[in-house]
Amino acid sequence: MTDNTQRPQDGASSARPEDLPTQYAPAEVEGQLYERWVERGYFEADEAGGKEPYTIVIPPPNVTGSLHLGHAFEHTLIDALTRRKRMQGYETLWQPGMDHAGIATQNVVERELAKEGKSRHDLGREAFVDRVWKWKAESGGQISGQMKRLGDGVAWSRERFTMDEGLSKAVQTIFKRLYDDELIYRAERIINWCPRCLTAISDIEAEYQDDEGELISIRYGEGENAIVVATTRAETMLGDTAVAVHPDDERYRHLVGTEIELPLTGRRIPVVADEHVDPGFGTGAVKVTPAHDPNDFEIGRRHGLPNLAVMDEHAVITVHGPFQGLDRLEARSTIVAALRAEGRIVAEKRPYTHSVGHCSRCKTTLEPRLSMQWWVKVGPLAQAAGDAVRDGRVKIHPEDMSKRYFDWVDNLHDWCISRQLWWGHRIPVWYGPNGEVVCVGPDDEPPSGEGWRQDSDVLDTWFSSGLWPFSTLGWPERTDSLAKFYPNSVLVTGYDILFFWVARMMMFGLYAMDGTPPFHTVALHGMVRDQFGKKMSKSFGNAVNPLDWMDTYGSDAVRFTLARGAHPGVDVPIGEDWVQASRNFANKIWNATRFALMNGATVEGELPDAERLSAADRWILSRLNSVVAEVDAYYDDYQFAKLSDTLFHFAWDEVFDWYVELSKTTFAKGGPAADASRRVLGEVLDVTLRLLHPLVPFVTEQLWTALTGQESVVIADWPADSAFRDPAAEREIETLQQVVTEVRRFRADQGLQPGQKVPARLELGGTALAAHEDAIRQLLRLQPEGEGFTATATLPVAGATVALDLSGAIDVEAERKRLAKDLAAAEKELAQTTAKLGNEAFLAKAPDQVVEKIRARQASAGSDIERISAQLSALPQA
RNA sequence: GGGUGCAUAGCUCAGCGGUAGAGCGCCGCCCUUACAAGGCGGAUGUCGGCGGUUCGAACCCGUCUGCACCCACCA
Repeated sequence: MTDNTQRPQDGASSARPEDLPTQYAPAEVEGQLYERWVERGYFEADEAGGKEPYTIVIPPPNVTGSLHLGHAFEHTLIDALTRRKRMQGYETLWQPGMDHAGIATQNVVERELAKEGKSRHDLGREAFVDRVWKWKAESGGQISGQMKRLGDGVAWSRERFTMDEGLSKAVQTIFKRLYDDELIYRAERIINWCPRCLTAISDIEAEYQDDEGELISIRYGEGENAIVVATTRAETMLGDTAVAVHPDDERYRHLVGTEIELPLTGRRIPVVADEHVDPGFGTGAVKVTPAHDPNDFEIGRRHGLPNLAVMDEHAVITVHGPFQGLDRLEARSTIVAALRAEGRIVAEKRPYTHSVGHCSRCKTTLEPRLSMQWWVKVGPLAQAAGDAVRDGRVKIHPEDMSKRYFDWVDNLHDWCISRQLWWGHRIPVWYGPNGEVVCVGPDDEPPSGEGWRQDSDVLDTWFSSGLWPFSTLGWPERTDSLAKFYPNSVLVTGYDILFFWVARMMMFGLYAMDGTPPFHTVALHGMVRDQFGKKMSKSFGNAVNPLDWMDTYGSDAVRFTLARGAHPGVDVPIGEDWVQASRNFANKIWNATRFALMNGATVEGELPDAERLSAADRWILSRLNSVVAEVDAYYDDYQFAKLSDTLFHFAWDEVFDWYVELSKTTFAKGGPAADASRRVLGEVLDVTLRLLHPLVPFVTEQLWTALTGQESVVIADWPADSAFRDPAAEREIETLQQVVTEVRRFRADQGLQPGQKVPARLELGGTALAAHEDAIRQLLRLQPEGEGFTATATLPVAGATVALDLSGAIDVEAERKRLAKDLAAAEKELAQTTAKLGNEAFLAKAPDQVVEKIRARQASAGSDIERISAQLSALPQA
């Protein structure tokens, strides 16, 4: 090892390898390593640099609290991608930041206030917003801390917040531009109103679920003119301004155009004919409440009906009379009772399940409400957003998710962007004393003079996050960062916000950046679930704070577990057992490297030429190169689960197990072969640690710096596939593995203890195994033959023969059982392959390769049967 | 009402046309001088049901059943 003054101050490098603890203790070193990375500026991105850019923006976490396992999952994937690209020599930017999360954060802070017995109105707008900023400072700090613990390699100096000055400017700029382009307008429509949050919300913030309701039939009008209507929301009848029937419905044709009496109100309302009515449903007659139902609103518009609002923002009845002041549920039962008293209920109410909208933030039943709001006209924007994916400029991964995307952008209603909240970007519009409306951009002065006031609403939180890929880079200024890092390379996010966020970024990105989409690829991941596949939620009690697991098992273990479950677009169940398994893997890496260091593995000097290497050396190098190629391919396809699994098995099974075990024999013998092998072991570990680094950055950093004496694996080169392959060596070692495994099985069946030495004679002549006798003896604990050797068991495997002297202690029955089982398997194999090869259709149609494979299997089954039969008959009689 | 996805070992899931796999769990033997957070060996599945295509199906097609999720303005 070379001297290295920058070496981390941890156990891995300050002690001699043999003094290292035998267990990896992540908690002691992860924090220090992270600090060092940040101090050295590894994660910062230089817009002036000449390297090719690679950009990913963080899906900005809401400042509502702390990160959950889902964030840890997403961050693991993004961090792995960016770390690899950084090692590949890209100018890498992982853009950090957070989202003010309008309604969500306001609700959280309001709940805090409620604990003090206060409402936001007690504080007033300004003081309340101050209070939210305070909350943001705390919560944001917590989130940053969690990200550091996770090892997120973000460019901290560039951290942004959706409400900071620059981003607010971006919001105002695009608002003004859209307004001037007539893509933003103000209109009175039926919106989803949350009577608890007291704000409008957009269509996708409404969560529909089946609620049990009661369908009640009410008779409107009298005698000949009576019409029975059915409703689940009797309270809205106070606002009815018509009854609608289908134009072709014979039953009601005579009534169309007449007026009938609306019970309880003394009002008379017209009967109108409208195509929307389904004559087959219920009585075929619908009460029409334009001010409280989106369909009725449309009917009303078609027939010029008045919009009569009967509930206020709290969903409390406002019309004068006995029901005034009742909230909607009280009103419902009271009104039904009143109707019954008048004999208006014609059929008993019956249970009825129907889909009802709920507020996605507080679950309150939404009240459709007529209201003046700001809207984005999405038609042209959505068209462009759809086209960018359709024509391949943006790829959605996995691809079948793009279908969902199209379904949405192609059937989009206008987007209600105003919210009656206090926390958020205030709408940059002023109203004058004479009804003037002025939209003001960031560079304009707001109108002055008497009677001007700013719109009191704020914007939907997704309005600002839709600008994230470019607002974080300085837009609307034409900054160098924007030029360098836009468009982003990939967007990594959950499929659950494909509509909320991805589609909005697409629309705004294309619009603001002159038709350049915000990113080349959208890589969608699934949701983290518990070990039984259940959704994690705080109320259900199965939510996990990633910090807890990181404290216990280390960040690497949590990260590796998450990466290992990351099949594209698929939910990932995760339990503590999984994390333990990953922790064990980290520990294995630790100890394997410790072994290597103790045995003088080195990265110094050139790798010896292939001719000077043993078969084992050539085998592992050959495998290593294959794995580099595999891992690269998986990375490029966002197959994190597969690349993690590939690395897990390669590292553990092939390097740490077989290769390390084989190298023990070589090291014991010493000489040039041992020197060569030390260099190869160093090489293999060096490359393996670099391959693993993006997934498990901490343990690899410690070990790699100790092994190589270099500054940091963070800035090391990503391994190149050197194209060296040695199929012959691979076959040779596979054969060795076969022999060793077979004899081990025999030993185990014979009840021999693993450490027990057994005299043996090996006949390896003529096979490629001849050179491996020492290794085989070592791996199988076989002694030299010695005096009086008697072969009591002879095992022919893969062309070689291993004869063991069990001093007559052989368990004949166990051996007979074992062989009988093998024989049965071989016979079955022979029967199957023979049948197949006797099938002419198969021979005619199957590819040659397949036929060859079957022939080979048949042949080996045949020789196995011969061999096993011989062994069986050679067994002593019981 | 539409749409999508999933049903494979005890659990959670890979595999997606040519001998059924992983992790965890389970059984047995071992503290073998890197690692017991380890080593070695082992057991376990009519790949949801029924049809079809194919020389060959866990894999393709149809259908049924059961579960998820998304979308939708039927009172």
